[in-house]
Amino acid sequence: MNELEKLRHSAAHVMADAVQRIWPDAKLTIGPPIEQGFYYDFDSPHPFSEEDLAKIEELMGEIVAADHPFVEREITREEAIAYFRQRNEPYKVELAEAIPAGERITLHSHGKFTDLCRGGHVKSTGAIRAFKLLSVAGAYWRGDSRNKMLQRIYGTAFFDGKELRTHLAQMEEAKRRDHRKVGKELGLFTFHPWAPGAVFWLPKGTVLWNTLSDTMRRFLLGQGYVEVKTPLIFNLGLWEQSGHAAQYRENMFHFQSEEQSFGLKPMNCPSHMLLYAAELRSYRDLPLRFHDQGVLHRNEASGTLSGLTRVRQFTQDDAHVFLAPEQISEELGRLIDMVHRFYEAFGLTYEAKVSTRNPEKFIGDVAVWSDAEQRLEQAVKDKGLTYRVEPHEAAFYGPKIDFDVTDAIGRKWQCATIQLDFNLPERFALEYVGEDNARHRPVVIHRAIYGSFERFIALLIEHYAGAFPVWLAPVQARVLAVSEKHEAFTREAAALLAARGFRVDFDLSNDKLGAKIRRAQLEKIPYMLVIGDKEVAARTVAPRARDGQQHEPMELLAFADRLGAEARIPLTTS
RNA sequence: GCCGAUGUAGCUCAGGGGUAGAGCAACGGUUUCGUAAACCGUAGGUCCCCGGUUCAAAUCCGGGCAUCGGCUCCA
Repeated sequence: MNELEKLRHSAAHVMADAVQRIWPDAKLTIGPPIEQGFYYDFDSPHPFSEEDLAKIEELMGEIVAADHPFVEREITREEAIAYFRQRNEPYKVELAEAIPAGERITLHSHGKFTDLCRGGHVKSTGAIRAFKLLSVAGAYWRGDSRNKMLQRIYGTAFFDGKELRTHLAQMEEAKRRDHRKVGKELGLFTFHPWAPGAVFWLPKGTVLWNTLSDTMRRFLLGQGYVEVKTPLIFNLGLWEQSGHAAQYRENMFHFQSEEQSFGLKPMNCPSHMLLYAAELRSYRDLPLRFHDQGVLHRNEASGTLSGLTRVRQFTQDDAHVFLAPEQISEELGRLIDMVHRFYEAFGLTYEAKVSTRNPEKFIGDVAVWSDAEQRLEQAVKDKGLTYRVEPHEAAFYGPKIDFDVTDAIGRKWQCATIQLDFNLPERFALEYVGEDNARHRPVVIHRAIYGSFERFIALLIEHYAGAFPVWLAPVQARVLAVSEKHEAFTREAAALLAARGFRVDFDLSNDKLGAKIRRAQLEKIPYMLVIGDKEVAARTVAPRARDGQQHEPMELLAFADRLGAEARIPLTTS
């Protein structure tokens, strides 16, 4: 535990102390430090409300002011069990019982409060000067949904008030950029109660979607991919064959028709297996790369839906690469490069995670797995990526690399994924004819760069705070008429730019220029082109950039060139 | 799905057992205006839905749906 974690863990103890002083029948469970702060879970008949937080904070302040030292005491397991049994803390008893024999057991106290705890505290409560309680939430005991629901209180703590204020300001900034808020303000998308978890893309959001879609499509042209389209609805037999039925059935939408059971596809892979198997394949065809922007449905639990990041209907920029085992390393290198070039284009930084075999849950041959894991790790190493290995986190069918993207305010999002699959080629008995004229089994790589369009757009909205670069902006420029007199040239200018392929509109409303500027600013349109008497006379426009920068009036065509340069997709195709 | 909160005009939000409110947006008019909000007026509501209590429910109670903060899960 580092010093900050010790501070936060100590804050959790102080919070538990305060809670129990106010509600003595709140039972203690656990209270660890987390990345952004700390929490403590209680089993309490009193439901904690947001209003209670202030009360708890106040009492915490008194405990901090009293500057109680944290004191450690080592005891035996039996003593610990007896101690917490006598104090009527059943969860602590359960925790003590679970500690393996021979392991050191300690109690940590400050003032009159004592908790079973392996330690990691500051010297005394006085060190916890900068803290704040943030929210209450439900959480299952031991993180298992079959267990009792506890009440969790989240808080955060820092060594000084300045750091705390910075952190809280960052949370405010995150709220300001929230894609749900910005998406509404900018008219990008909406939802309706009659289609929970399914997005309605408004015209401006559709521009974003299509721009990303076209960008991917154009990029892949140079990368040896072919695009395919596959059905949305399949007989459930397909999912039996793919093996998804066993674990995925609950997450699928299904229905009956003429005594057959059908399901909406939750992923594209099985249909791509069918496509592969539709023809006899030669080693000369490999790697064979199918990409598919197909619509997927997953029946996610109602309580998990959230904005664009967790939906029931979404589209992946999905692809499956069929290849010979000896082609894996090279293909991995190409894929990692592709991820890098995309994320670079958006100014996103990222970190790779290599997930390896879970010995409890895998199919296939251990030697094949180990070889594949080594290739994955070698591939990220060769590309000089920062990465970490996540042991046992692989899917049952193969190891994978996931990419965590960090956005403009430091939050992490999981988007791209590259997954090896030894299972589906078996289940669909895929083959290719080798150079030796014998039949061989290909390997499959699943990969997505954006992840899903929905989630990636959410990420971009928050990353850019709605101020999209020109190439993505739903409206790239707006022509503003100073007054009614300038209507004709305003229309002409907008039409000329539109004819050159730019997304342009105009504002002829009965408002003063200042109001038009304000409106365009709030819509975060990259360029405002002002047209008044001078511009009409000289047949020029006076561009004002979104950042407030004022450019000299210029010929329309000169502006078109400028906009054209900025509108180019910042992605090197090769 | 589970715990907690929320749901009032297109949006942001006040109000609250006795005729439903504001600002912005919309619409009409006046104004013709030079870099972040001109002025006047008009219209707009199943107060999420269903049921109950009550002389009377947007308000209180129950159920449902959706959204939000989390948990579990995940692109």
